[in-house]
Amino acid sequence: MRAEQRREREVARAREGIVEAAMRAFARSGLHGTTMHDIACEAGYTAASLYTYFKSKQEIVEAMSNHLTDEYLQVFEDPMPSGLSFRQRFELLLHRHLQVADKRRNLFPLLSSDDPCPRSPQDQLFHANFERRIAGLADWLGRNAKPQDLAGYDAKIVARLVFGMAFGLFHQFSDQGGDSFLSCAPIITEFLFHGISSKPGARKK
Amino acid sequence: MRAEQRREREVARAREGIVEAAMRAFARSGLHGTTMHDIACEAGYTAASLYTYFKSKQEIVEAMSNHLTDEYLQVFEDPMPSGLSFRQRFELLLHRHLQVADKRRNLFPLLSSDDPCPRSPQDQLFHANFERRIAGLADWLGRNAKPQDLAGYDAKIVARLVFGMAFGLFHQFSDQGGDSFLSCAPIITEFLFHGISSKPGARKK
Amino acid sequence: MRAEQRREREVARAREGIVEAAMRAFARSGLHGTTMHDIACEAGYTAASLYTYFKSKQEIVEAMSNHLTDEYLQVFEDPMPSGLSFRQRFELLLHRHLQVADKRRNLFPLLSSDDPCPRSPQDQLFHANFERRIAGLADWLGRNAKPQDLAGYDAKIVARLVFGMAFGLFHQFSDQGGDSFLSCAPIITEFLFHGISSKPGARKK
Amino acid sequence: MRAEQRREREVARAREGIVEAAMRAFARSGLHGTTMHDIACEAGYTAASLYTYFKSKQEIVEAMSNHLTDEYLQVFEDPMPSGLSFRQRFELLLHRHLQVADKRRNLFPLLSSDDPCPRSPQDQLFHANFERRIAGLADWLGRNAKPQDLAGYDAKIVARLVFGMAFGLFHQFSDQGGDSFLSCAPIITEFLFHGISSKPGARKK
DNA sequence: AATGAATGAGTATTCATTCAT
DNA sequence: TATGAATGAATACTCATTCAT
Repeated sequence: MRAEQRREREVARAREGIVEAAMRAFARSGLHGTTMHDIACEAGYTAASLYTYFKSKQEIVEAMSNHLTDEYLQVFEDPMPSGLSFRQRFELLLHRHLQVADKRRNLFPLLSSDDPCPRSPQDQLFHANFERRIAGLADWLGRNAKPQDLAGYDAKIVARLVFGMAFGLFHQFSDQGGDSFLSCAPIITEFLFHGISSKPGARKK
Repeated sequence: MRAEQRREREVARAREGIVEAAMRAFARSGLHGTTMHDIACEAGYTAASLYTYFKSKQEIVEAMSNHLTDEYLQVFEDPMPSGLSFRQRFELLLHRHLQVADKRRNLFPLLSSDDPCPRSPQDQLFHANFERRIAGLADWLGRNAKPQDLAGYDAKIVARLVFGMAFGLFHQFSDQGGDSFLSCAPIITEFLFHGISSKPGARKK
Repeated sequence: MRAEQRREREVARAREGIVEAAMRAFARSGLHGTTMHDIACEAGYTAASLYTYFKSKQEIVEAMSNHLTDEYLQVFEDPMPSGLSFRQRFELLLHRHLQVADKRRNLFPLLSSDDPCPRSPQDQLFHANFERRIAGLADWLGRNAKPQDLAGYDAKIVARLVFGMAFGLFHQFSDQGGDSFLSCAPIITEFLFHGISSKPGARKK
Repeated sequence: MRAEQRREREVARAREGIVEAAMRAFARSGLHGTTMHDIACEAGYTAASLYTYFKSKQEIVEAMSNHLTDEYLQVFEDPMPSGLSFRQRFELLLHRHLQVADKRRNLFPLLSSDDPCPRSPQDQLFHANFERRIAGLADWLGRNAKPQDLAGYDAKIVARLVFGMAFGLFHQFSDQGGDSFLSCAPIITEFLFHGISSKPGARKK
């Protein structure tokens, strides 16, 4: 019984290790360019051993994709200081999200959707996870913004716009090294609240 | 010489036909899921014949990617009625861009980058074309907006934000049929100008 | 000593159970189509455990093959009523053999030789067991038939012919359900004694 | 048009060559033991090239199986001298069949059914071809034997018995070299007509 | 004795690309 | 120019077997 629990823990740990290794490998060579052998090497197994923990390569990809989304959604659970204005809360949330994105920045290209073959299970998976994020953010907005804060916009629309703005800005960072995504937070925040009608003094770079 | 010119025309026509066929095939099965044989069938050739016009599959992808960007950039050349305000000009431009995007909507998933293997020529190509679009839009903004119109924002930043917002909204449309992208134009425009601080009456759905 | 004997009994029992399970699995999926895992599941063990009782998959196949032949040979030991004619004794023997075959009819396809790779140990094993049966039957004929009963035929030849006739007839039964092999007994017997020269009245279906 | 016909001829020739090569390889290592690479080597191609002519390994096996049965059935079409008795005609037919079998004797183990996994397409194929042979022989018997010749036996039953007897006798020949199958013809013939009731003088070894 | 985990060796099949015709 | 044929290289997945616990 204890043994069984320990076993389960170890299996979970192994799966996690493999997913982490897979993320490193995928970041290096893309989804297609990474073979089971590559993942196995990175994780310290042989290719055959991976099949002890995952039924297929596709299942590893799914685990990774879901894991990343879970990481993103987790941020909504993290407590925030009280007494903050909506704008302050939003900027803090965004900051935290960008930190998470920063940690996984090598995977950024994959996020948008890798080898999107419309209607393929792969593509549906990525799309579904994208939507989970949108829904998560829209939810948060619904809980944190007073109706007038969103000027009557549908929270989902706002979520898509925020998500898109981040996506647009990310592209400016070369995939390797360089500045952190964190610098995007104030820009997006300011833009979200005022667009290009911000008053002088709130100017960005 | 005449013969040579005719030859060139024919070659160009054949290349174009192949690229169009490739786009249909890619939209159906993704970049990896589409074989040279698939493209050839769609184009009315045999796989071997494609090599008369393109050195490799990669070259077809490149031609497609550049073609799509050229289509996008062409919009900046189209004349606009005179006497329009900046906002009106922007909305018209956006509308035209969304029309182009609509025509290629099946390829939308590919645009963001298909099987992005960082540092692969493939990925660099897509990134480069993304940046060409950003540069094109930033340029247009520089030429059409008075400095105070952008509230001091760098035109490139604004371009990225606009591009990103469109990307964020596109995801809401299922890949198949459904609403046109055109409905995004007023939302993005209003948001660009005022963010969520739009005055009542300018409310969106 | 008692403990040792008990151990031996248990081991023998386990081996037998595994072989029986293997026969069920083999009948379902063929020799190659059945994995050690399949056998283990059927027997209530894990694959690794089978190696406690058998050195290899091949050894299980051998045990099965020998077991089936032993079953066949055992029939020769079963007592027969006295006072029977040679023909009567033969038909009774055949009947009993067909009963055994009936019990294992699902394995019939395997008997002829599964995946016969000439010179492979596998094939040699099946060939050897086939010959053991032939020898057993020839032996019996030698002991039960007066020389003139076989019209001068070599008992081994007759054994092969009888065995072959049964094989030829078995094929008519679909592997699943259906008639029993027992109906073959009179046909083979009559044919053995008279070929197609049987006198009217001894006609078969 | 001519070119197309020539092409077809060449394709047919290539397919035939591959099937012949496959038969040699299968005879050597069995169906499972033979890889596409083995067949390709034997046929003078690379493994990938085989897929120009056959969709899969299974298709090669099918082509082989059908080819062998066709060879067998062809014998029924070969003309026979006139004026022969039924028995003489039968023995001649049998002799010819054994000649064919002799040519393919290395494949004999495969004929009975290789890796018979009940209900697998493979097994169904072999079973179907077995039945095609039975039907062919039964047909011939129906056309060549007067009703009383078969003593009222169903021609199909007789066909199965004859087929089986041959099968039983074949086993006595070691797979390699040695005596020809032809020596079986008189034994089977005599046995078919009289069983073990043949009169002295017609004795076989 | 029983097993979960690990693995080496093995294999059919795919596909972009080349080349003789 | 167009293509049928040929191929090298690549890859996910399977399975019998071993071994530490």
